[in-house]
Amino acid sequence: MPPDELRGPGAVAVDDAAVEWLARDRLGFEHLRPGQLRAAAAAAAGRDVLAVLPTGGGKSAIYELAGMIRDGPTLVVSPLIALQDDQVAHLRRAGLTAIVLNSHQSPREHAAALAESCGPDAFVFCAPEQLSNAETRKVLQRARPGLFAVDEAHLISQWGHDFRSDYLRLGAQADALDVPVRVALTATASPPVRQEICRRLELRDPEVVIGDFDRAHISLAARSVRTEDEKLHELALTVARLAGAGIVYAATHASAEAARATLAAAGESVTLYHAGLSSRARREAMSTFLDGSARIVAATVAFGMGIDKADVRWILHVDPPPSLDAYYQEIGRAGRDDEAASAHLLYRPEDFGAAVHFVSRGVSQRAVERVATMLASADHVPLTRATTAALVRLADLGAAVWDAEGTAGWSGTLTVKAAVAASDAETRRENEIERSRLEMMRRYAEHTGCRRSFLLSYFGQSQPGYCGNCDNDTAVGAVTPAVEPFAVGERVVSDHWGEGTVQRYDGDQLTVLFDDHGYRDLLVPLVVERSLLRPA
DNA sequence: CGGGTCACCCTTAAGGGTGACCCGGTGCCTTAAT
Repeated sequence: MPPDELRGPGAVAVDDAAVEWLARDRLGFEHLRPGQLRAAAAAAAGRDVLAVLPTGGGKSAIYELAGMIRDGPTLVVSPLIALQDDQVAHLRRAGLTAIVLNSHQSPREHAAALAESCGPDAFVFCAPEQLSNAETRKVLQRARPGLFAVDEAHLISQWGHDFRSDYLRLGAQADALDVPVRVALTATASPPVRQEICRRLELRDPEVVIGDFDRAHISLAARSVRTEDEKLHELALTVARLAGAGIVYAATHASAEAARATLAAAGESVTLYHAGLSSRARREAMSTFLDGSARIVAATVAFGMGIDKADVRWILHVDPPPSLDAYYQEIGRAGRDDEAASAHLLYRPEDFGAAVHFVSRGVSQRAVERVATMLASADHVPLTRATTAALVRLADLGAAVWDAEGTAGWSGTLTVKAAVAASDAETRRENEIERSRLEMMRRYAEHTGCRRSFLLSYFGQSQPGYCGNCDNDTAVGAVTPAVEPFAVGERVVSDHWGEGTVQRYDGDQLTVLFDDHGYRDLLVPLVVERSLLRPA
């Protein structure tokens, strides 16, 4: 069936076979996975979609297929300019119109690209910041886009709050552009992150597609050391035993450099990558790792997204990331070729204390107060880096409202003082939740049972309890608790913590994710004896 | 939260101890100066 017959605003029913035909004939995908097909068909039929697909590539197939079928241009929000170039190349190879909008273009190039983006079949890639430009938004709105896709959508939660706050405004931007269908795509999102994506993008009754999180061919191990010296010693010993290409992840520039120096002294070919290096040094580090002339790269989180190397054999962390979401994402860069790979974590107990710095979320209270005062006295508040996060916070609290122009006004439902107090409470709530996420990372590190089952249950996937491919499973089997008073996934209420969802059992411990307080561990015997929880 | 740095303290006057202070990760974009 030719694609043209699929078109039209009334295309509510979209035939799976037609989507598969497009995938094979136009894009060269021999087989679509069931999740990809379901997500693409739903978006093509006009439904919002959240797709969390950890394994295999092909998330791009979802917006590519839906975009081809839907009327009007497709807008794809993509975090890094370096990624956009690859995404465009894929579509152009398929003979489709794909363009980018970014600051690397001269004003003339930008204007030309913007004009071209109005074509009904165009795929337009840009970072969220581009949409904050009113002129750009106006042109795109006139082009009547048919699909708004957000790639790497977990960044809404990961970056929006304190780093690139334009990520928090994507829902409002999609409103302003009047795009009928929204698609959020990511490889990694635990249940609370999924919720935040849906809320921030204002997805309406989305089709939610969750893939299989298990990557059974990646072995898991963690080891505690007492000092930094011991850690570096252990690093050299471990790496000497590991074959093939690997990434050493560190939390800071200094820690990455120390890892590089240790491995170099041990005779390894190792390069260094972090955002403190010149762009030339970064390019060289990247290419020596990709072409294999350096076996190892020691890096911070700057090294990651869009790394196209299928045969990374191992990932070794010398510092714990601030959450299991981040950890899972980073170890997922190993074994893309589905051959055996391994993930190793080296940590000192006090590393988790230092990591608190990376999780405290910061909408500055001072900025909130300043912006609230300006709004309340009807002053114009420019949308800058400093004000955006504060405006989003005030809008979240109901103290401010966005208008159609994408600017904010004072709602009058709260006083400035009340809004500032509410914002302060919200910051404390967020920080409590972030700390509990870090606490789950620590629990993973110190876990004595099956690490895979711990990791999988964190992502809401039922666990076998024993994987046989993690360090702990070689010694002991999992102990099933005699009593499980609530099912995993069940909603419960506690007088102390409010409502939450049961996450997992581990021996006689029960982990609940409370909506307002994050992850909490409870002892099953106490829960039973004192009726600490009841069904919600 | 924890580490590194630095001023300042003591004193078998050269070097070690102490406490205050600061810093730590991701990348868009714009604009000004070469």
